[in-house]
Amino acid sequence: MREFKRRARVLLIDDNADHLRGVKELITLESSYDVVATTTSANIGINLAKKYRPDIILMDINMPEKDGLQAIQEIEKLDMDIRVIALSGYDDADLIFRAMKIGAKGYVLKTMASAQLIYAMDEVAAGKIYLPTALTSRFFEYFQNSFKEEEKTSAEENLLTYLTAREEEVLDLLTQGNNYKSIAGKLFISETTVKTHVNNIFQKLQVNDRTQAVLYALNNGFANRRLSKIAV
Amino acid sequence: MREFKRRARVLLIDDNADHLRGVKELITLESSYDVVATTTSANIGINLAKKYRPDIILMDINMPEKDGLQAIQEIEKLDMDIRVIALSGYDDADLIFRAMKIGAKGYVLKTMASAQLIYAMDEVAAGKIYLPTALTSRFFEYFQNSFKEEEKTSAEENLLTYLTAREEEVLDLLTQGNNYKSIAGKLFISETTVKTHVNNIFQKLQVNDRTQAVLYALNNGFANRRLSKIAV
DNA sequence: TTTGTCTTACATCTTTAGATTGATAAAATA
DNA sequence: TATTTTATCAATCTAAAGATGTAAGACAAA
Repeated sequence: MREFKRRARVLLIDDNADHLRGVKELITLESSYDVVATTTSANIGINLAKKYRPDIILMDINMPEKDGLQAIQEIEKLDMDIRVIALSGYDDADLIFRAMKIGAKGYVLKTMASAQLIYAMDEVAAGKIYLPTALTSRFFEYFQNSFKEEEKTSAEENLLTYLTAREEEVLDLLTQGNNYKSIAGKLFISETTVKTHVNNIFQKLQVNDRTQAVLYALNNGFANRRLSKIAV
Repeated sequence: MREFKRRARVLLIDDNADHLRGVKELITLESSYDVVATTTSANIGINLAKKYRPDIILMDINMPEKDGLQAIQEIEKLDMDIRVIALSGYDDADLIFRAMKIGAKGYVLKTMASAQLIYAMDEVAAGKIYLPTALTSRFFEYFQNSFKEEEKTSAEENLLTYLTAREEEVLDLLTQGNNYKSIAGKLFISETTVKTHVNNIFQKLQVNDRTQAVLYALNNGFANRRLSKIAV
């Protein structure tokens, strides 16, 4: 958590000029933040971010021209410790999820009380991530749901359960891209034995070749599952 | 959001008998919930859940005997609309993340004020998901970090960018488990042409065979990315 | 003890996969 | 226009993968 020795600097990006003015006034009059720049264009906003290096950006994510989410992503890629708070007119779970996924430090509805916006900025300036309670609940419903669907498909009937311990070892090595010789070497068994195991695996998983076996394994919760991959 | 026409029923599971008594007293005296049963064993707790069908379970997740998280998972699998709130002594980001992932409707620290526990129960009883603000912030740091690491690896240098449009088509079919003949049929080109493309793909991705190519593709953000896969 | 499963192993055979070289026409780019 | 890239196809060859049948020792369960 860093301390701001100076007044924190804020950049406002909102294609609605009226709302932009309103927020600027609010911040100027009722907070201890400095608005260093404002713009109604996401593209210009990204350039302003590079130029002014603000501490916080308030980014409208419901803009027609350029997607606000995409703009957030580009700003995050700059890796300049600029903290973006998403401003949106919608408490849509998918929107909230995507915004938080790509690195937004907060998500505030435009309809919320101005005090809440200031509070969010305070929290974010202090290094925290802020989501209003109601939106947090929405987020988690969406979040948990994405895992529930997964369980269903894998619960139907997971052919992986029919594999023996040794077959699982072999499959694990298959999912790492090993060929017969390599697997034989790592398990200290002969290549023909590996072939036997692999053939048994094919039978049990009802596939025709190793690529299909690997795909089946990865899509049905077999070990080596990597983190995430939740499409934006 | 459902309404409770009767007083909501609560099951308490906590291996610490003292804490168990304390929470029971708190709920009995200072809330409008009925404690239908208590136990210090996760396994017994699961059976009690089936028997009493409580509306809410307060589950200690720091138990030695059986992992509380595992117990939550088993209860969720029952699919009986029993809402579990995780009780923990630690505000560990990983613990919070895992609890919420498997379906906990709330996560409350044992050190928190008793009013906060009652509030969490009220929210959860009302169909919402509740996480204290401080823990929400922790959760999101962890959540966003899991995506950041991903970007790094894929940002280093993604060999997939060197593929031509046609090669991407071929790779896409490879990641679906097709062999040469099948790909040739689907793209209306000869099998030898497919071989040429596949060989070029191997060169560009610096791999030796199709399985490795498929693994590279899946691990580096190539289309077909499925939802989730965040290991518990 | 018998039965069954698991792990190991080999032989044989067929089918894919993969490497290499070469070639042509279209399309994009310099 | 000249050059490079891309997409297409072929022939050839080697290596790897996959199918099938058989079998022995270990071990656990009936």
